[in-house]
Amino acid sequence: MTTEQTILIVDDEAAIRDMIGIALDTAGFSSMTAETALEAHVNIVDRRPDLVLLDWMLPGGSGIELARRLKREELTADIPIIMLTAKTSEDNKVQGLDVGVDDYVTKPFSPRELVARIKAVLRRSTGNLRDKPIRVFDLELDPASHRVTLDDHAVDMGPTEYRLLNFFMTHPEKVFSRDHIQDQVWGANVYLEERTVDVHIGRLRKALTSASGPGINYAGLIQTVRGAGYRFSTRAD
Amino acid sequence: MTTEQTILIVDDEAAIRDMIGIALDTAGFSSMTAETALEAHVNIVDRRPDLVLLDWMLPGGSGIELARRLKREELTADIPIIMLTAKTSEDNKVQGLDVGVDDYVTKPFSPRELVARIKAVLRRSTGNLRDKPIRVFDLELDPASHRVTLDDHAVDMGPTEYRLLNFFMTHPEKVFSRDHIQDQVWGANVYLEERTVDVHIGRLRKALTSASGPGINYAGLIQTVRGAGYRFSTRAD
DNA sequence: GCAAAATGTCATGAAAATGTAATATTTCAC
DNA sequence: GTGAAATATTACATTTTCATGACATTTTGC
Repeated sequence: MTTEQTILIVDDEAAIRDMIGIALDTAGFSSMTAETALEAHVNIVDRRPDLVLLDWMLPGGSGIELARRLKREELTADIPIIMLTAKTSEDNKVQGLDVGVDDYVTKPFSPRELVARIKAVLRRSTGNLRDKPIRVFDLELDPASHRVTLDDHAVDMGPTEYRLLNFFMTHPEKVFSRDHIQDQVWGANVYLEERTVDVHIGRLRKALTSASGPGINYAGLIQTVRGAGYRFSTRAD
Repeated sequence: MTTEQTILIVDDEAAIRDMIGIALDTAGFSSMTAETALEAHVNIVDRRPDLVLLDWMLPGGSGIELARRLKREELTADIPIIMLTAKTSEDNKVQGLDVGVDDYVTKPFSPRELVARIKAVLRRSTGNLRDKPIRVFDLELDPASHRVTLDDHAVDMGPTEYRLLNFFMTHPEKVFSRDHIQDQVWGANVYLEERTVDVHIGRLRKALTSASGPGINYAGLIQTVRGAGYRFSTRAD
């Protein structure tokens, strides 16, 4: 997979943002920035960065607030956070890690150290829960290899259909409205026509149908619930 | 769903209040307004809106104050807030003031974006907790999957019949007039012929009958109370 | 920079759902 | 039993909701 991982840099000092940005760029990450906790929160919800670098000392002391909040909300709890701070007291470390922050870097730091820590955190967090394959009958979705197979044959689909199937397979037996699906698959504040969801559902079904053998048609797992949305279910419609 | 959600619009400019009010109305929300933070607070405590749209730049900077206060007080902390902010040079003054608002929208915004964000926030804050399945003998209605099963076989019915059954199953052993059923199932501001309820009752009974095995006929649970209305009951008619 | 893949929107037709009126059936007072 | 009132059922026109193919545009891989 060649898609770059994105890091959100949250710091009120432009010089620091730039410095880190350059370091990340050199290391092959893409980055975005936010000056305030508010701006950061919106960016995180909207764009879902792979990791957040968060300055402890944001004006108003809201850095720690933001971290706590991100870890508390289900939607963002799994995004790793590395705190940046000038303080070295153990108190702060304890407090920060208590909130659920993944690592902690004290200023001043070398770009090299920062990048090393980012990589370490990313390795740790992506290596855990996420890459366990999900299987339903002979349909398997493997996050680690980012691949869908049916009877051990690869199923060809676009990235959106992959995310869609991934969402469904991790949330089986529940209806989701088109709005809700947009939130989960496209991001919280992306505005699309409602019917666009239908089209991608159709594409996903088609991909599953082409890959299905003469037995079960796996497209049937994705059920239309009239007036409500869609549902992934192994039970008869 | 059936009961309309109410949004409180807090802005000192009448034009903006009106514009937003119309947009919300179109989107199926009901709205109320307040011009000042004080008025807003009274309204919120009194009427508990489902969401508050709050202008950041109320005269005296009291918008921020109100947000902070609402989030601090337990009684109101769980009411979602979306801040409306102007993209001005004043931005710097408010940086870092993360008081825990749920989202923010910068003026000028399109009504469409606003509505989408409102829906997203409401989904996030309320959509998580879903009701438990309701079971009567072998008849089960599961709100999470939006499905009705009888002896583990899916019962096929239209959306209206689903809402009807849901209403009955959550209010067993009580008679309801046709008027009352209309209010609960169709919504308070919908006018229908009285007989329409009969028709849908019929459709629901039919759906249950087709799904019932040779044993009990589950259509019998929906009892006609002559001169009064209908009743969902497990006891003999 | 080019070709292929992916994406989002729209238009169209099909299918399902809906509300109403007409007709049939049941119920109950007498 | 009889008839009127209440309810059930049926049929149907209309509306709503979905699936799908086509298309313009953007993104991606090389």
